[in-house]
Amino acid sequence: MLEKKSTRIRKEEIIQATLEVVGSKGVRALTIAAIADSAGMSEANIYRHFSGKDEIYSGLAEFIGNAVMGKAATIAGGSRKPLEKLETIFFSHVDLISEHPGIPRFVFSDDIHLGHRKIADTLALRIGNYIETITGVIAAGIAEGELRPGLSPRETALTLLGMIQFTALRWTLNNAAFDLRAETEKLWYNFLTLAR
Amino acid sequence: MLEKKSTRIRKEEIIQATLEVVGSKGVRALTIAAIADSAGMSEANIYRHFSGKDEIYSGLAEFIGNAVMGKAATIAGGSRKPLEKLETIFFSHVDLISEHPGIPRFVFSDDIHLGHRKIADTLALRIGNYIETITGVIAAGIAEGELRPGLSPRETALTLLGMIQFTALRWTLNNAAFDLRAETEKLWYNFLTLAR
DNA sequence: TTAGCATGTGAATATAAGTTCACATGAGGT
DNA sequence: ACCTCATGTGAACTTATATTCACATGCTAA
Repeated sequence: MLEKKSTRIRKEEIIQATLEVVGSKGVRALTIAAIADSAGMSEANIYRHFSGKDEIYSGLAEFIGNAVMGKAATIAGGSRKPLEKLETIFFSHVDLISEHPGIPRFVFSDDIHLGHRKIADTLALRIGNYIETITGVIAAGIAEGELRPGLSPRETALTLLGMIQFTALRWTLNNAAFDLRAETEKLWYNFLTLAR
Repeated sequence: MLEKKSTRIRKEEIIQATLEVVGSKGVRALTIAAIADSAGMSEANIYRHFSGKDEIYSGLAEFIGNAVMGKAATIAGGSRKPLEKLETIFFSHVDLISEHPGIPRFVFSDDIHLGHRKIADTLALRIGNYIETITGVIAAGIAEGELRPGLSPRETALTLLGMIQFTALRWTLNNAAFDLRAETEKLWYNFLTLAR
């Protein structure tokens, strides 16, 4: 039998296992059996620590919210110049989803959007904060003359995030056949041409 | 009993019903029962016209490919100025997914990407052509001086599509709480500020 | 007209997935 | 040492879903 550990530990393990399953097999394949397999424990033990699938989803949503927002807020609050902050946030985001492909897949899964509204609302709130954070950095960049005047900070933030998001989607659609990092770097440099 | 119609007609009806189900309930809820219900026929009759779910998916992928590419190719082949073409393609795309939210949801579903590779490959090819078409229009725009020199046509095309895609995703995530058309218009005007 | 065949359907079947249950095990407090 | 309770698990249960089947129906061509 598996070594015994506290619920606190097991919950973290299960959330991580869930993220791994989404990353490798997608939300559709996110079954209790798959999670249990990835976490190396029995299905019944999952239920010892979570009341059901919904609670696991909530836990994952919270984890993702913290992971995405935590980093961005720290960078935005730093003392570097806006454009430098923007670049750091951009590539942090790319690296995060490159390391955890399950993150965008979960956040933008229509199963979540249409089948778990409460969780979707939680995520929408976090994404909204994230967009605002980036919007603030861009506004500062415009104010300091690093980005061209006349730009709409919010729309420019959405454009940047769309670049990442769309590339991640194409990456999965194309069966990971191109280099995610290289592709986003090209987009970033083109963005610099566009925005300053 | 339902009025009898030829397989050719029924196939179209079933594909349309499938697209409606994806649009209203997502890929996760795309069951034979849901399709049959939406098409107003029995489940067994679905199997009279399609060998199974995979064949329905293939049919939908083909329909989507034609819908998206057909329009864009026509516009790109026209005689207007590049920037005008670009704007028309952009808003045609927005209108298309606004009218058929199932299109992006199906194309970017990880169930398709990870569970139906053959269909994903078909879609990837179409999307690739679509990107190339837009890239060509942007390149022409640069050559004719409507868009600023130094822009990378391909990356700019990806940026534009990312704007639409990301907005569509946020739209679903936010439970359709904002106006898709208005939001994309703001993005388009900001793009004009960025790109010329 | 009518035989044949394409089309339509309720019911049955098989499999998968979420959840519960009865029982096992062992770490930590007394 | 041992009692208790949190933790762990195989098996059973329930529901959902894809698919098949036996049978019904009515268009169409000769």
